[in-house]
Amino acid sequence: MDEHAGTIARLRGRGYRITPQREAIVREVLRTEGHITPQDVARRVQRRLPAVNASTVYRTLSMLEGAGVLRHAHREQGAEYHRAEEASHVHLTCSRCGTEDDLSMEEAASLGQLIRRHRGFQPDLTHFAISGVCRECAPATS
Amino acid sequence: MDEHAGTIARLRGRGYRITPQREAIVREVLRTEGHITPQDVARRVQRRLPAVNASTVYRTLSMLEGAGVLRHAHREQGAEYHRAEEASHVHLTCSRCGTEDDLSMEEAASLGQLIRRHRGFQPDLTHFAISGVCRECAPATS
DNA sequence: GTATATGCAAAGGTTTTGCACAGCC
DNA sequence: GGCTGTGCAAAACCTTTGCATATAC
Repeated sequence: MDEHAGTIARLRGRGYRITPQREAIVREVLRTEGHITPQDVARRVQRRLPAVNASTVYRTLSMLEGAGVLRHAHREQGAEYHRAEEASHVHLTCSRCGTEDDLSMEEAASLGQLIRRHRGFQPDLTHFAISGVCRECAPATS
Repeated sequence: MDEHAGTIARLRGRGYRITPQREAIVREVLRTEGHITPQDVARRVQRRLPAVNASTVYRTLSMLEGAGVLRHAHREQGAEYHRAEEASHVHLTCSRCGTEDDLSMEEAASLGQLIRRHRGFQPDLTHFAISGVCRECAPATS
């Protein structure tokens, strides 16, 4: 009974059919720390199940997002998926060197409150990355 | 002497050649309040200059960003361009109804400081939109 | 006149879709 | 067995690129 079996059982219980492809995709994404592109999911899954088609990957990721298992976020390169429970940090991306850093939700909490005060808008700061320049790339260290 | 002539003169002064296509594209984007997709630029410009090719639009938008006239931002749909001076507010997009609201840079200033404290990361809060749920779509009004 | 910009066409990459077949329950 | 999921192939998009031609300066 591994750590992902629960998620799979839950999906089956909700009426989703668990095929070898789906199981492989679910495990691959759940195993991933942070985010992963649909293409990377396809590449990795195909290492074990070579026949898995890209369209199956897209359809499955979409299904998993609908089921609440995954979520997607937007970064400079495009969309990426991550575990739903991991929607717990804000992505910071340096526009110069590409380095990525995170902001914990604790640190981001007051940030969210600030926005929430603006006409009751409830932000999901995890959905879009925040672009900027990291300390190393900053023009003046002043 | 209209309001965009200055920008065009400045471009010419910097060695950029001002073709009818470029002028039409510049005017179209500068006239736009908020953001506009490359495709919309193409569609609108083609109303007056039907022969303008999409590749010219992409190349010109890219040139204009390099020249500091425009900037691009990322929203749910994809990339969009806006006037550089208008990079002065944060985009808030409701993930349910799609309504867009803005946060002035004054309101966002303390938000930026908060992030800046995190390892010296200097955020550009205008580059990515911030997703969330607006007051009207909020589940509970509590 | 010359360097630069454009149009065209083609390629590139990602994502979606229709349809017949396979396979989970 | 029936309905759902998959593979395949094609299409749909959006964006980029190479190259010959046109044109701004």
